[in-house]
Amino acid sequence: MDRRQQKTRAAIFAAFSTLLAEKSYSKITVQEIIDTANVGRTTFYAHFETKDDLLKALCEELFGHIISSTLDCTHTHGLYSDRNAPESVFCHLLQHLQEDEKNILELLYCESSELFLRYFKDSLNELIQNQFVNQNRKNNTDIPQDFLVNHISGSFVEMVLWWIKGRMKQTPEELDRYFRAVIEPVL
Amino acid sequence: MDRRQQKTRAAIFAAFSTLLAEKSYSKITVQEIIDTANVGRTTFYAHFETKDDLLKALCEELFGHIISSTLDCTHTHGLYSDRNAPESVFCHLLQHLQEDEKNILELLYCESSELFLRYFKDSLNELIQNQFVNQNRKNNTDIPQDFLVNHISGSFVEMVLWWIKGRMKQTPEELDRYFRAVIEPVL
DNA sequence: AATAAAAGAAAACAAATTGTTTGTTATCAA
DNA sequence: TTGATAACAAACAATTTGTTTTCTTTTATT
Repeated sequence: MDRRQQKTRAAIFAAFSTLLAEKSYSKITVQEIIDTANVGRTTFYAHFETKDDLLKALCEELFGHIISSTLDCTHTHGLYSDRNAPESVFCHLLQHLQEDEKNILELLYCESSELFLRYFKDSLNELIQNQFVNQNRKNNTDIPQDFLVNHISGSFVEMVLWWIKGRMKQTPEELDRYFRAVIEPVL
Repeated sequence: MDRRQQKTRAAIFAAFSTLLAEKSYSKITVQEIIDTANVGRTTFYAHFETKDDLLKALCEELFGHIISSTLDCTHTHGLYSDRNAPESVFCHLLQHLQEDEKNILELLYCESSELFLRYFKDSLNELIQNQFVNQNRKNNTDIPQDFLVNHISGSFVEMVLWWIKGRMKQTPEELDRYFRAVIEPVL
């Protein structure tokens, strides 16, 4: 990609992030993004069709590598390979979040965090779905599989939301223990 | 309240609901609401300060009575009074939703359903919180109580979302059974 | 039935936002 | 070096927002 394009893209992402830390998504205007990023009006629209489009792109940029890195992790271990194994997929995800390579946390700690977590949940759903298929687990209960998949990814996302809103006082390992406690009985 | 006010309020709510069935919340303009409701511009702003304000009012109108009626229910039984009792609080809530006295379902089956369910979750959180306090339950695990409360209300809302998106194929009783299966081990 | 108070309507308003177009300049990659 | 590409500024029509002003209609009360 053209070096100029990279710069503008980065500038717009940065401006958008800055604004999201200040105010909610719905109150941010394209105009403000343009001003903050200090790019021409035409330039913005050459990169993104709408504000929603920008949000989507940012989410992909942010969650893409976390998810794919986690996917590698699930190839070696399962969702919860071993009842005592410290490296569960969920712990992995939480650690990634806490390391915060791409300043995700600032974004997640904002009024519009739910917006981001919806994207996150979609990716998560696929990931967990695959796990179920691969492990080819038989249901001891007669609860539908997609209910369980939704329950797990949903609970995880709600937990992250709770974690963030509570100013992330717990370590990823602690959280993972809580999550195991409420999810393992189901599996 | 003045009969005229009631009528306008109802007209605006109806218009808003109609529009929500067509398009997402963020794309609905105050102008459209005014046109659809067939009320004067001044009138709208006399009732609601902003579109967000309207949304909030609608949510209170919709969920208010469901929650309070459920509150009565929790006074007699607990969250899950008896392991075999059919009338759990959750089943109660789901039945209320399905009966759909106030056409909530049309609203929940729209692009912006998550918006409504956020309001719902807040009410739910209080309700469950109170249950915990009243029952004065001792934790056999060392999982924090507010984690559990969030887990339960979060899971419930995610389940309802899943239910609605899947076109509500399950009965409230079925759903309640699923929910018990994944939640009771935690309690 | 008369009346004062309250609510609604219509029109106009400035200010801001959106998405597009046009012509020009700067930067990149080969 | 040069052709292609991206960025820019300025202007644009259309739309939206929230407010103000004036006038009409509907209530509730006497």
